[in-house]
Amino acid sequence: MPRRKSLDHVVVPQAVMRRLPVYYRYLGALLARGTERVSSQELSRMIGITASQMRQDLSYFGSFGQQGYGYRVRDLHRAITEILGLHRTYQLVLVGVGNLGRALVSYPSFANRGFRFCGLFDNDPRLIGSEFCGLEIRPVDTLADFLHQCPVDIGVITAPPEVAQQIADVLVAGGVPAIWNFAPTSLKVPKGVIVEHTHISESLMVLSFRLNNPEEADTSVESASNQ
Amino acid sequence: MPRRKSLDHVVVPQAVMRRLPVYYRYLGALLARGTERVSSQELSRMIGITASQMRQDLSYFGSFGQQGYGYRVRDLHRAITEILGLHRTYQLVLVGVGNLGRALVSYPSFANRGFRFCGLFDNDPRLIGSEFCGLEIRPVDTLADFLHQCPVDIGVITAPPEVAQQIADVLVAGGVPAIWNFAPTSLKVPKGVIVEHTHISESLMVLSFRLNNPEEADTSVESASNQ
DNA sequence: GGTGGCTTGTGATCGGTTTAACAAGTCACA
DNA sequence: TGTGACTTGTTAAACCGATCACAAGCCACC
Repeated sequence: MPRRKSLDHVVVPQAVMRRLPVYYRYLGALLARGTERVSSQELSRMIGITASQMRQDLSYFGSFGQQGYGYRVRDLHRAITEILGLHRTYQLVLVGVGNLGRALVSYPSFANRGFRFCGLFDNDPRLIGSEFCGLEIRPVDTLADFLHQCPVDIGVITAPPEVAQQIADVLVAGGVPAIWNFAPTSLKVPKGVIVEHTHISESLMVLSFRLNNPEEADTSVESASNQ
Repeated sequence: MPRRKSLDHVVVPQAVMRRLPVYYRYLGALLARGTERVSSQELSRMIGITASQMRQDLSYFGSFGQQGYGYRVRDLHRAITEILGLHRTYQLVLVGVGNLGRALVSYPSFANRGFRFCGLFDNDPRLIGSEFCGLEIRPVDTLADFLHQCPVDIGVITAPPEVAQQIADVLVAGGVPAIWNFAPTSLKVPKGVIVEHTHISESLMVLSFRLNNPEEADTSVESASNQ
């Protein structure tokens, strides 16, 4: 009988949080394959971590398995879906409709999982007024107004670093509680506003470092985070 | 007198490695601003870590500062450039010329830092034969041949997850020592081949989790990693 | 040249994350 | 129904990374 903990006043370690999407991904694959049950040993071996770690991670959120049986794939998948907040929908705006911005807007699995883009912004006159994926591209200086009329959950910044802070300020002033930042720069935001950086170029630099510093340790590295 | 350690048989912790690009970025900004010297206190405060951590991180690679003075921005920048391997050039191939692939190929700061795309591959007949950024888009089934004629340092996978493993196999067989993977799937590669995952969608899921689980802890989180 | 203030590099300590171990509970099958 | 093999959730131990604290050394100014 899967039982979810309350989570209030329980601090989830960063390291655990970063692994949740990995569990979600592998469980999704098992689900698609029609697998009904899985043990912590099987799943953790697929992922490449220890069974102990997986069980301990899950224990932050509740009890989802049965001794001697393991986990029902469907139940655990659903549980993690809810833990991650993927059972609800989110309104997104994106600022900076370059190649990266277009990649994100047109990425099908975002829409499938409830991430709905409701506004695209740019300051390139050649783009403004045109459509992409059924959305009009609007001038950046109308962003503040837009936010007043349409509440937004997540602001995505795929603009050049020089203007990233400025955009973040407008998003914050407009009441956007979370920012997904792809600009290679840090953002200063008031306490309480959530910022998730995805610095693609840093990932390439790590690759370059690893190419030049042969480790004897294992080679595969998943993306995770902390500051 | 900046002094670089040998690095052989010194294991650099993942966490340290992930911070190197951050140091590099901030030092670059200082350099561009014309700042000559910086103390660990100043720099770490900008970044949002402790001065102790920064000094300890640097100590894995050598001694780059001077007591009572701090660090010469230019020297430290150059040192980290070399540690990261950004002083040399790399040949890249990219497989999957969608929006994300185009974003990477056209990103100017990659070319500026020595990352040279020398081959683009796709299996969409509408793309094959056309040009992007001065490079012909070739059919994926010519990738193996291409790798025999042109040695490649990094293979970039921006293709759908269903074909990612297949592409990785061809890259590995072709002697490519490192793979930069954007497909939302894990890759099985022989020991010794370097794989750096950049799972964009996982980053969004973490954001969604954080939106639904208000932490009292600090809010800004940089991208880093481990597996 | 001497003195004071400042800053580095590093050993010691602290805290958090990962691994190990086990009691309790479930299923399958005789 | 009883037994054995299996698996969870959790407590304890080991490990690793972050912070602290300080001796050693440098610069600037008197």
